[in-house]
Amino acid sequence: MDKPVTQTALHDLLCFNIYTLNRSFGRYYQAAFSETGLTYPKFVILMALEARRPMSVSDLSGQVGVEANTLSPLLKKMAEFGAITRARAEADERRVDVDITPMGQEILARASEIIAQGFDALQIDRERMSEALHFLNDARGKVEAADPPKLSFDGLKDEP
Amino acid sequence: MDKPVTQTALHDLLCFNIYTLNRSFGRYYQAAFSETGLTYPKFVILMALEARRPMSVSDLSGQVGVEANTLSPLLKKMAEFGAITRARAEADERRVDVDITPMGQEILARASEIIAQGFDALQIDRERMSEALHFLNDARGKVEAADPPKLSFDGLKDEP
DNA sequence: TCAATTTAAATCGTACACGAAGTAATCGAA
DNA sequence: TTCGATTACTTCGTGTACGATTTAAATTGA
Repeated sequence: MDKPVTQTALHDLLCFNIYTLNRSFGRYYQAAFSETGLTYPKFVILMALEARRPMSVSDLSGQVGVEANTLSPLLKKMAEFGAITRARAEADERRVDVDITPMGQEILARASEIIAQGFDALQIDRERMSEALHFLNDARGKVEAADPPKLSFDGLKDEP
Repeated sequence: MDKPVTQTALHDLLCFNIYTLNRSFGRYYQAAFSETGLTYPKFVILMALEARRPMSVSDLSGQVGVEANTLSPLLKKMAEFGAITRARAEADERRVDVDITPMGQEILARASEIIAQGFDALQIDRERMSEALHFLNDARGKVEAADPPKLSFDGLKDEP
């Protein structure tokens, strides 16, 4: 008695398409930035800081959607390089205020130009992209709000 | 003399939305799979193998869009666990044929069910998703085919 | 034929990214 | 007050993911 299986192919899964495209972008930016020490995550951090500054680590975490423990070592390296500054907030010593430096702004400006230039070359339809962005944002909200069902391997070897 | 800057916000960038949503999915699946040893990349590998088997490491690499050097250690662990098998191809000793085991199929079946169930709960509009998937696929093709402009930091400190 | 190239995997070094645990500062209720 | 939460950040361990390099096997061309 075969159960009717709806064979969902990898290509029909939203998560897989996202997973795949994300790494395509990753390789693309790695190639674009390879000569400099810049990486895509660092670029994103600079973008976020340019828009609102200074910001605490947790604010930044919220803006870029990356956990604070991932940011910490990244910010440390960026500060050593001179692209940002980090300073304990006076009002609340637990906080660390992060800000972009002129050098960071210069890096960001050049990177943004490259990105914009590269994006133009892709010839992506603005209208369709706009729709897609809305959809992706909706999806993100839902995924983040969701309580995922839990997988278990109970009785994997021998079904009762 | 300010140059007219088209302030592109992070949220308008396709790459950023993808980057962000990808990690939302990552956390989602990590929560869903945490009790088992399964991870999202491993799940994807099992999916790909179920669809076509056996496959060489490089075929698999093409199917899942992950470099072979990333797959190698992953496949090794999965084989040790018993979810897949690896064997040198007789016809061409350079190749390693990877195949899913009955245990791997059982794991995949359970994971697929969880995924489908979780996806249903998200209440995502199928029509919009279908359009988005087409767009994302187009975009991926373009990104992969593109020759990224190269960033450089020449004269970062002192402009000529 | 057999050396020179090409190809398939694996190994190596580096960079995110996460959850869990740790530390220090602030808050809050008794 | 004051001491037990709570909060902000950091540290730690593990798991992808990549490019570059290495190793071994096949292919090719002189």
